[in-house]
Amino acid sequence: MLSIGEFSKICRVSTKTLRYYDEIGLIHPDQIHPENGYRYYSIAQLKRMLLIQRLKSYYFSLDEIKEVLAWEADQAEEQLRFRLQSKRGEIEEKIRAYASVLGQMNSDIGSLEQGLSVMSFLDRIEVELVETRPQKLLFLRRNLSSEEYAAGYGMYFAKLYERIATGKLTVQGTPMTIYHSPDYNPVGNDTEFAIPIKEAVKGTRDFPGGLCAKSVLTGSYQELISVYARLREWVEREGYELTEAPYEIYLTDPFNTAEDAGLVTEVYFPVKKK
Amino acid sequence: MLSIGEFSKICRVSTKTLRYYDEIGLIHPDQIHPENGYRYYSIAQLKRMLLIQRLKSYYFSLDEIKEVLAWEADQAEEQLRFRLQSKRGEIEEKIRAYASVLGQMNSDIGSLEQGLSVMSFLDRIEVELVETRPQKLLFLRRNLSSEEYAAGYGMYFAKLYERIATGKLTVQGTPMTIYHSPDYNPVGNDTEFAIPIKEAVKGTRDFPGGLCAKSVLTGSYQELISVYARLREWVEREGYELTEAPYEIYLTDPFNTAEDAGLVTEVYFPVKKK
DNA sequence: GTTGACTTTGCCCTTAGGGGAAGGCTCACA
DNA sequence: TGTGAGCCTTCCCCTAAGGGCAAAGTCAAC
Repeated sequence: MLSIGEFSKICRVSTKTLRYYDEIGLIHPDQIHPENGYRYYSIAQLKRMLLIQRLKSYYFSLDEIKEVLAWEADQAEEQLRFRLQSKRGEIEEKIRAYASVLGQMNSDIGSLEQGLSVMSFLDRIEVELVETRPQKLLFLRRNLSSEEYAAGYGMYFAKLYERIATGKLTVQGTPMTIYHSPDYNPVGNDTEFAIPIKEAVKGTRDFPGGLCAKSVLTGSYQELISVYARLREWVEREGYELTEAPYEIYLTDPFNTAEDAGLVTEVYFPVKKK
Repeated sequence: MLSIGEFSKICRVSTKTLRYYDEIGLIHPDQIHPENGYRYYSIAQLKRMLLIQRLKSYYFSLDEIKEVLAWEADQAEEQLRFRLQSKRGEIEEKIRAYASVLGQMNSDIGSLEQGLSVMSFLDRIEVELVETRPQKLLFLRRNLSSEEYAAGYGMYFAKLYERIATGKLTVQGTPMTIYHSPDYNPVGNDTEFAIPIKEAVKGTRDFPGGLCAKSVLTGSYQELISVYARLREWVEREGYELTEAPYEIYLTDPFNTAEDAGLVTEVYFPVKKK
């Protein structure tokens, strides 16, 4: 039997960690002295501890590790393989996220090297007042959380284009997204994906034209939030108010535009004078 | 002036977050109503808030962001560029770490697919008792924390090889590392980097031979901790005790071995019968 | 018997806020 | 003039994975 200190040195973890793992039920000492409460570990527990550390190095949370250890022996291997594969996917996703951030940082560093402030693009967002025409939209309306958005975007437009293809409809514009939730809500937003078409068929609706404050964003969607902020500010300062849901029109196809820098997006705020 | 709710919707953050940022001094409302304590933000504060969010998306901590904002205007751009570059390095490092974990996970998934348990390598670590010969070592001894270790390894062996080259010394073995700290200590370990040579010159010492428990590890250093655990266990179970500092001998050069799988490392525990 | 090393529990601390309660404020509507 | 809805305030507790420290009990060696 090993005291907590001895066991901790063999495993190369702190005694604090061992006590914590005991507390949360991840690994209980083999024996606890009934009088003084001293924890004693057996050398056989080393294996479990090493597995815990390995899973931890794979970025499993202690809760997840607990689950993994709970199967133990039964159908453990198959389950563990499944979990490892799923965790591998998570890590690949994290790498993608980091890589994307790197790209944005590089772009900002490039700006700074040219003597431009990082937020200088804010001052370059221009707002103009335009009159839009009524259209017919083939649409899909869903409640989406911000995480679902990236995946949903592709999926719903794919569905719409499929419907256009099967129904032999005539496209009359680039895809757009209409944000019906009046305020941004991280839990879920009432979002409409739409494509302007010529025919009035089932699944289409009339989209009214009218006065809009409009900004054009060229480049990464990262700046979208700034564009919205700028438009809101403009609308208020110029004495207008929002009459309908704001919407975006994607002039370039984000899935066929390799460089973020090539993206062009228009943002419209339907407004009227107060 | 905007109420906290209005400002939060423009920035797309929660009011909770705005109150928290006020509390930690990241962004104070422009005005606070003296009677009811209501916070009012000006539209000019939007820019600061958007910069905060951008830096947050670059994985700056709020403390770091606070520092960045503290310069503001003065030599802000140069400093910000420096910080961005340094943060970029951190993120690249994280990506490297994730990629390395991916490699190890893939290897484990491969084991599982062949029907081997993830920890099965533990049972395959063999321990043998050997008699080693005395040697002369050219050495460098330092106190290293676990983070410094990876970098220090290359640096100190490079220094040793340089000294061998300039002194025209005769190498008589592969590099080794001797761990003088009796217990693993995350803060710092007394570590000796050494290369066996023929000549007795300044900077060398005698390294005694003797009875050792020895294991050979082929593959990633990730398993090293398990090998140490296994050796400790073996030593205790067989009735031996450690007489000197354990050491490792690197039969392959980790910097010239592309695949982790090709690494061969011997681990020695100098022992005597109790 | 003493000393130093080891162990126990308990409490507070970390990040970046989230959730909810209790109470105060304003605004639109009946 | 009352009232209910929505917004605002502060206050307190919660997160994950332990770290740091303190008071008190225990063990092993000298």
